Amino acid sequence: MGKFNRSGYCAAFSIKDVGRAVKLYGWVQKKREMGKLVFIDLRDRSGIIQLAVDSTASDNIFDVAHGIHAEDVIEADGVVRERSSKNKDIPTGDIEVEVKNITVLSRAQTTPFEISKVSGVNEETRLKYRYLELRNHEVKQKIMLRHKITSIARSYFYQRDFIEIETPILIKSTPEGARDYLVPSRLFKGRFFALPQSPQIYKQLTMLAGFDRYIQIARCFRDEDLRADRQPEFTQIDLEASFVDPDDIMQLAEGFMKKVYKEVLNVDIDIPFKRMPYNEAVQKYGSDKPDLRFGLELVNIEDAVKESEFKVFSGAIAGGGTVCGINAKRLASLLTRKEIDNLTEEMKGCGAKGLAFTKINKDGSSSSTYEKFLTEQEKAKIRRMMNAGENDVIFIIADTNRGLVLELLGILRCKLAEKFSLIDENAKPCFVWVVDFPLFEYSEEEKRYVAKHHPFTSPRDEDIENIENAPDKVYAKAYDLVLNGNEIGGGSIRINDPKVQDKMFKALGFSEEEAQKRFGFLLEAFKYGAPPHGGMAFGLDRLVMLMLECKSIREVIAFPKVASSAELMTDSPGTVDKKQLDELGIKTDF
RNA sequence: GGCCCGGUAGUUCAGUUGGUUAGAACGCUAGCCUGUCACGCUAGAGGUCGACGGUUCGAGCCCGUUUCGGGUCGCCA
Repeated sequence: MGKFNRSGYCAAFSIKDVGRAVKLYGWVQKKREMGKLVFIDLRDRSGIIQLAVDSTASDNIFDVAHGIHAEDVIEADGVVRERSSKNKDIPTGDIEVEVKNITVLSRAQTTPFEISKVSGVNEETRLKYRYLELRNHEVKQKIMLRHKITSIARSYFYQRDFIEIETPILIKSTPEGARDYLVPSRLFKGRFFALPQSPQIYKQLTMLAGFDRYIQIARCFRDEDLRADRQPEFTQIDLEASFVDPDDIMQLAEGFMKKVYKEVLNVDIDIPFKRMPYNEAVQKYGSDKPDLRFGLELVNIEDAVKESEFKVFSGAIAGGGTVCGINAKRLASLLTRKEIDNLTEEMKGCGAKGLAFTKINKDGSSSSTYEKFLTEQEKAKIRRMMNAGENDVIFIIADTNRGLVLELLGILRCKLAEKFSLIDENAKPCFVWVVDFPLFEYSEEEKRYVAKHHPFTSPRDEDIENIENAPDKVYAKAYDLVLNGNEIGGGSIRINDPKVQDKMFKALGFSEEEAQKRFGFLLEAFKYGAPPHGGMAFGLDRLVMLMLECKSIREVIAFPKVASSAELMTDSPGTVDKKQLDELGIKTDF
């Protein structure tokens, strides 16, 4: 042992240690002086232990104790003893350390906020002094639990023959998907590296290189605006394996989630997880990441209204769209007119042209924004299709944009669930695999098909022939893992046949030269013997956030960025010297 | 880039219709106190009311601009 010779962490001691001489180190959380008796709460990453300086200590020690301030770093020697009056609120509350000697190792200025009371402090101030906020026990536990999760990930996958390989941080920009962070290059003026949005291509190349199973706790970067659950710099638990099909990957992921939930939260989750085709998720829940903890399923009522005189409904269908609704069961008495008006405004804010409703009161009377325009048969058919009865409210959205109708109702059902607490707080975490994704998605903006997942995702074998002539009928060997309505991971089997990859690039509208320029090295690599392979990636930040029930992803990141993507503690990004810019051949006009 | 919300001692907040010297609690400083753990008691220090401009005899308060932070839409293969 070195000179510090610490006996252990503060919270490591208990009634079993009474009589033991100990040497402790930590920060002063609180000092309470009562004349010739001084109490000090000593804190380290494990928690708190009380030090007591009393008549058994020398005058000199009293002077030192008297001069101690909150957040000073001290060394304390003493003997563990049972407390005469115990504190049930802390784990070490039935013991204390009778101090024999005490030394201040580092003085602390008054901190900008009290470490034990960070929860009430403005986030801007906390982030500027994030290292102080992290001294708080509860704040620190989130980071320590995050470590536990990555640690379980490593041991779980290492045990299953995955090996950790670091892939480059400075890579080639592939302008597909999110905006890249660019890094100028001193030796190649006018050329740029990009930071990876994910290690996708490299991890596939580890499979071509024959490593068979790869894992990386990988940092990824996307230069897009932040959200409460999204940072521009984030971490994935990134996996890839050879000679696997989707079932193999899903089973591995299920085993991992089961182990993490057991070891971190002591929650037993049931595996295998439910699987739901993408089309079912979108049609029933209006989302490709459905929250299945509550009902409020979407109902297609085209049959009831397609012939209707009411053009808002029939016109939407004639225009290529749809009419769907959801039944807010037994919520009529809670859904006041004002509440419904608010919801209507919120839905309009999301892009809805309107929100039609029928409110059926407990006495059977009803009010409606649309029934007066319909025939008796149409009204009755809608009510029957929606299984609507007393105390129910039917919400209907119609639009010539079919996808928009489903998406809006998906948002509405989540809003209703939240507003009226339809989710059982004690329910087990609800996992679902969303499978059979379409391989392509039509981009109105670019007037072409784009890859829904990424351009290396394998189509289902039976769909390969449709890639060129009917891209909208091609489904992918892709799977997303959804937890309580949040996407926490996703992956796919990759294309390992260069001919299929060629077709894919053609369908995406890449010319031969373009494909060569962007991915030539990969296409060539596939020509030298490519094993069938696939994998997935978990969003670590979001997983930790959901497991710890945090409101913001910032809570589970040690040094997070704020909404402007700045970092308040170091005040980055910062300016640089003209000399640095000159070396990079960069001219600026700001 | 759009929309919504916020900024008053170190911290969390109050501040009436625009009107005297901008208050409270916690923290901080000094002193007293042998069983505290939200210790208690006494005294004290501490403010560019985010910034700039305007209206007014007079602005923390009204108006405009701006900045910083939060949420959200766009964006996020």
